Amino acid sequence: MISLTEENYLKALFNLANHAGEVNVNELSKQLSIKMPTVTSMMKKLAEKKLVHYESYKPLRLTEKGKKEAGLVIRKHRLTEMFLVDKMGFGWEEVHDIAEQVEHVRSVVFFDKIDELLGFPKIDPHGAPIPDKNGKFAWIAYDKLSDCHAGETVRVSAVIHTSSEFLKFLNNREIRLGTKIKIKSVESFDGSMVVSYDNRSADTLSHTVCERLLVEKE
Amino acid sequence: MISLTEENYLKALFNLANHAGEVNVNELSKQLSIKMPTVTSMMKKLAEKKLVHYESYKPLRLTEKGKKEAGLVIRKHRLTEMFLVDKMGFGWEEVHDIAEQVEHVRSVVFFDKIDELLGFPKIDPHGAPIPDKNGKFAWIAYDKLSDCHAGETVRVSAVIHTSSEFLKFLNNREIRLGTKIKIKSVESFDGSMVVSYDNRSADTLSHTVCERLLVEKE
DNA sequence: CTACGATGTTAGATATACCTAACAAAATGT
DNA sequence: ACATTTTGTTAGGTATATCTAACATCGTAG
Ligand SMILES: [Mn+2]
Ligand SMILES: [Mn+2]
Ligand SMILES: [Mn+2]
Ligand SMILES: [Mn+2]
Repeated sequence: MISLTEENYLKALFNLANHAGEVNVNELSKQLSIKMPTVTSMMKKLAEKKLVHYESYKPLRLTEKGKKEAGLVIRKHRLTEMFLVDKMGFGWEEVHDIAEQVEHVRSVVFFDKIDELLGFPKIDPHGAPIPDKNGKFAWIAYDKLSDCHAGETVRVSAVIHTSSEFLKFLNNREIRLGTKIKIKSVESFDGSMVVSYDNRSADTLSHTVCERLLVEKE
Repeated sequence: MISLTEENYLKALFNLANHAGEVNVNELSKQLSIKMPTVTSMMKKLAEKKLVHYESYKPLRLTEKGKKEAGLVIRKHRLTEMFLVDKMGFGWEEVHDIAEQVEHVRSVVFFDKIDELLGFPKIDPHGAPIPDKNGKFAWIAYDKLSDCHAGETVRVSAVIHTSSEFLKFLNNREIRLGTKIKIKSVESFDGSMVVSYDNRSADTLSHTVCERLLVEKE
């Protein structure tokens, strides 16, 4: 049995993992706002449960079992977010905190029903992939808008670091998943972009914003 | 702040309260499957928080504040059950255990949205009243079917002691809220009733079943 | 009216999940 | 290479929510 607390650690470990699947105690501690000694002792417990590979002073890695369990929690989180947006009428900026709680509900039928009512969605309201029932992710390779060039036309496919403030900013600019953006110019000075989309003919997006928008080239 | 555990105690206290609003430690202990010493110490904590009137060896009583908080938890529980049945397609026998978890979600907008999507329902899928936003109940006086007499025609308005098994039994007999029942005869021997409803012309319902069905006379 | 069974409390223990203070190891910069 | 900073661990403590064993009180049946 994996506790609510353990589920949150697994999710954070998965989300922080680098290319090599490694996470430092310090990063995890900051992510969860839990002090390092507490994290260390939880890692020892998760290692006992074969969910994490733990060796003193070495980076943390999820085991295969740990990845699967993390995937299943993320699945519940993202299905919940999608349900809140598509079936209940919440904005994409409102759903994360609610999903953070609902993801811990223990009921297979509950999430199966959500999945079914949504028509077995593959992505959540922020464009992130929803893991399958085995906790497996179908990775999709998007580009950051900040890595694109003047003259290109792209479509917004996902947002990263989805704070409520950032999402409200996008709401104000009327940028959502699917918005088709033409890059008119890029300021080499600060990386900001002048773009056009929908009825807006010349909006400026800061580098900070462009880094957080994942796009597909047309 | 009221913890998940405290919410469950408050709900149980409310549901067990007799005419005088009193509950014994022993009853509460059995209801929650938690040993008496644990219950005693939790009652002291709830008394500190002004949610329960506690005196050694006296029956437990919720304070006004305690009743309000209990009402609010029951509100969340029953709104959840109604949503699961009406909007998600679960059967009334499936929803209690899921609601037992979802009721602890801390989000005013979440339950407000559920309430709105349901059209501000007054009763849950088992016919129990849904408290208002101040935790106040609108009590409705129903009769037990077992207190009715041969020749009377009644409509099923609520079910009590809503175990999954009992609700599945009612599903098999095609008895639901709103079913109009004619009492053809009552066995004085064991209190069982011969009734007709819908297409069924002579079904027998045991006293145990009749006690658990709340009805309105036509 | 008292003895006994039921009910309730106290005392002390355990598990989980968190903390701070102190110490140890690793990484970094001059 | 060594001092300093950053990262990580150990030791020991707290709060919550549970338990069992022992003791106390209550209610009632004889
Ligand atoms: Mn989220
Ligand atoms: Mn969470
Ligand atoms: Mn219920
Ligand atoms: Mn509950």
